[in-house]
Amino acid sequence: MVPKTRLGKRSPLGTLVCGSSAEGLTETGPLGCPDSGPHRSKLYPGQKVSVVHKVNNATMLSHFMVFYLIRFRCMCTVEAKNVEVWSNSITTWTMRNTETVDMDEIMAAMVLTSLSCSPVIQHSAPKSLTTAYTVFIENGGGELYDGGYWSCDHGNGSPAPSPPITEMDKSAPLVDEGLDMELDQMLFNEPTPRKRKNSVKVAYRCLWPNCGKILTTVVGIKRHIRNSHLGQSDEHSQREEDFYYTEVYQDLEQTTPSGGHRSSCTSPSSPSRHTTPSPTTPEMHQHSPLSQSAPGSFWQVHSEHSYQAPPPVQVVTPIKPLSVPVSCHWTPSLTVHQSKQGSPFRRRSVSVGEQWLQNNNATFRPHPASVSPPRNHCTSRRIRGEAKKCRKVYGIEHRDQWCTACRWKKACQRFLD
DNA sequence: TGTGCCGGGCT
DNA sequence: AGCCCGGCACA
Repeated sequence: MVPKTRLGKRSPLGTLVCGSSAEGLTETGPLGCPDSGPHRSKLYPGQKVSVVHKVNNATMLSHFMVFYLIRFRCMCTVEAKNVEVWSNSITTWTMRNTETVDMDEIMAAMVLTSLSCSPVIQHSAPKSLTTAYTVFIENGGGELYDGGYWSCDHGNGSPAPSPPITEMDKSAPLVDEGLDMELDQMLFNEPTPRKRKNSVKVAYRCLWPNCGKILTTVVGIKRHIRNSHLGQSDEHSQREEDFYYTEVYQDLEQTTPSGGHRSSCTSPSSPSRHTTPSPTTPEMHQHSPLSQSAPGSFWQVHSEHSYQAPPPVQVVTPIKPLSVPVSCHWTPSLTVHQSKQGSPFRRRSVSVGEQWLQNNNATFRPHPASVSPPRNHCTSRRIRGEAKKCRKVYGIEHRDQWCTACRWKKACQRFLD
């Protein structure tokens, strides 16, 4: 099933700067001014937020904006009220929702911001292009907050230099707490600058479910996506292909398989949202967190093909959304799985623990068919463990989130004792 | 009594 | 093989 919402695959890296003013047109440097901290406000539901974007590709922006707004489930009505061309290369978008301002929207704006740092955008943009996004937070009084300004500078054609994360963390409390974590994940898990010179071969992998086609050119992969998956209809926007492929880098020195296997970590909606910055893994060098959330890249390892035999660890591409902290802690706690009956975004995905389980199953867990599990007494039932099983964890009403074994009334494979 | 899961039946 | 469920054992 193709999720109705496609997750962006681009790098959610944003650079926090300040210095914008109400007019929102002041160009600022990427590193921000000293008073950026104090001005970073806490966002409250109900606040109005405007996003001003300066880039020379309005189409792309609108696309991303809409996409991300959808992605983050902005339930409110959002409309681009203002599109103005200020100069030969500056387009200003002002997005302002009409009613309920959701934190998600702000988040969307921030992610949108991060997109400006996307390598692809960089590729497609002139090197001289300067891109900046401004998030204005409108206070109750209607005044525009002149702080909280995220921008990226493409002037040098390299990924925007972000201020040290630690610095940002120290500077001031970032928005909402929950949002904070998400932002940390989305915005700051950006891998270190990619290694893509000489020793790195770049290719483009189609993220369409069950496709995975890899082509060596952007044009090629886009053509493939459009022809093979999207079709020619106008139903899909011009740049929709962007969301269906990701770059893969093959280190010619180490020759790692593209779309590399990602270790037993993370699911898009894993609840184990440890704020601990995830270590930079080789895979992360290859895929930005957002790219991990592309269509075919749900960290949806179908662990339940067989309720006993561990399935092949099939990780299409690294991801969730909303990117998820790469945490390898096995926490048999309730995973906020995205269930089908929930919002369209909710999908059943494999929890961290489950993946851990799978991996471990693959390595040292004896197959029931070949090696009988140790039993205290022959032919007796297995001793009931203390661990909560799916039934208890998810409840009967969420039976669809149970592991297959539990659903079949077999020994739980997700929460082993 | 609720839960875990074996054993077996059905498709 | 996948799926479902009766029914037993256990906490």
